[in-house]
Amino acid sequence: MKDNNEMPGHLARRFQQIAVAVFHSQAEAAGYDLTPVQYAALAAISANPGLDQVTLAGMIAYDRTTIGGVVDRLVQKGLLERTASVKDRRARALRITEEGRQTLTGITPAVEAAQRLMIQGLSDDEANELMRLLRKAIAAGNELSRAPLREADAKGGQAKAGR
Amino acid sequence: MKDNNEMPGHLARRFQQIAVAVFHSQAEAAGYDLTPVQYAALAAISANPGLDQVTLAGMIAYDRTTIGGVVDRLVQKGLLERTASVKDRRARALRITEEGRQTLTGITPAVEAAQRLMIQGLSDDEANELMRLLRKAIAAGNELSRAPLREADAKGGQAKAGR
DNA sequence: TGCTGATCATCAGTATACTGTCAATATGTC
DNA sequence: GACATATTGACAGTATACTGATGATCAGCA
Repeated sequence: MKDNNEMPGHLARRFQQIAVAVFHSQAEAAGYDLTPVQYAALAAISANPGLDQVTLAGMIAYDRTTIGGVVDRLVQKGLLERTASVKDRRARALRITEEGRQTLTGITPAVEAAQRLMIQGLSDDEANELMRLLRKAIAAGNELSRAPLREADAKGGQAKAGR
Repeated sequence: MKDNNEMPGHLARRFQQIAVAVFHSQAEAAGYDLTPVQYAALAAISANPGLDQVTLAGMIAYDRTTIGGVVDRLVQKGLLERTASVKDRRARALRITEEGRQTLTGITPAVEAAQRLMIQGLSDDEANELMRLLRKAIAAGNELSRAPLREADAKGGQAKAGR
C-alpha cells in the first residue's frame, strides 16, 4: 500500500481542508460569517449583476444544485436579491444588495490574508509554482467533474456542455 | 478583486473536486461503491487492526465526528467490524472483515489509476514537484485545521492534542 | 478511595457537494 | 405554429466536514 503522502488525492484533500479552516478563522476574526463558497458567489454576482444560477455555477465551478442552497442562504442573510428574469422566465436574476456590497468590501482583507496564510510555509516562488501546477492539473481535468469551469461570454451564453 | 486563478483556496477546491470525481468514476468502473474517505479508512484499519476511531481519525487527518459516520457505513456494508475494546471500554476496536480485505485488494488498482488520472496534465517531474509543495504547505498548516494529522506511535498512544 | 480533568464515542445542527429526477419554460426545426 | 429537445431551478437522497455539547469512562493525584 502506498503512503498517503504519495497520493495526490490525499494531499489535495488535506490542503483544501486547511484552506477552508484558514478562511473560516480569518473571516470570523474580521467579524463575518461567510463560507468560501458564499464569498465566491457574492463576488461573482457583484461583478456580474443579473447573473442566473447556472451561469454563476459555471463561473466559479460549482454544481448547480449546490449553488441553489448557497444562494438561498445569501438571500436569507440579506446579501443577495433573487428576482424572476425578464428575458427567461425559467431563470432567476441574481443581484447583490447594498448590505452585500458592504460585506464584500469589508471581508476582502480577511480573504486575502487567508490566501497568504494557507501557503505560509512556501516561498513566493514556491507558491507561484504551486499555483501554476494546480492550474495545469485542473485545466487537464476540468471536464472530469460534474461542475467544470465555464467561461461566460459577455452576453450570458454558455459553452455547450461537453459531457 | 483578484482573479480566482490567483487564489490558492479556489485552486485547492477545484483540484480536490476533480480528484474526488476521478476517484468515484474509477471505483465505479471497477465495480466498487467506495468513497475516498471510506477507502482511506479501510486501508488504515487493515494496516492497524484494533484501531480506535480517534487514532484512525488522526492517522488519515479526518475529524473524529466525520469518522463516526464513515465507520458506520463501512460496518453496514460488512467491510468492518466494530467491537468494544477490552482495554478501554470507552473505545471501539475496529477490524477489517474478510469481505473488507477482498474489497481493498480489488479496488486498489482503480485507486492507483485515479491517482495518475488526476495529474494527467503534468509531467512526472511536475507531479512530483506538485506533491512536494502540497506536502510542504500542509506541514506548515497542519495545526490550523480541526483535524490535523497525528503520528500514531506503534503502541497506540497518541501525541497530545496541542489545542 | 474519592475527586478532577482528560479522553472516546456520539448527537444535534449547519453547510457543502454530488446523483438523479421533475415541472416549467425556451429554442430550433419543420 | 406545433413539436422534439434542451435548459433552468427545484427536490429527494446520500456522504462528507465542521462546531459545540454530552454521557461514559479512564488516569492521575490528594
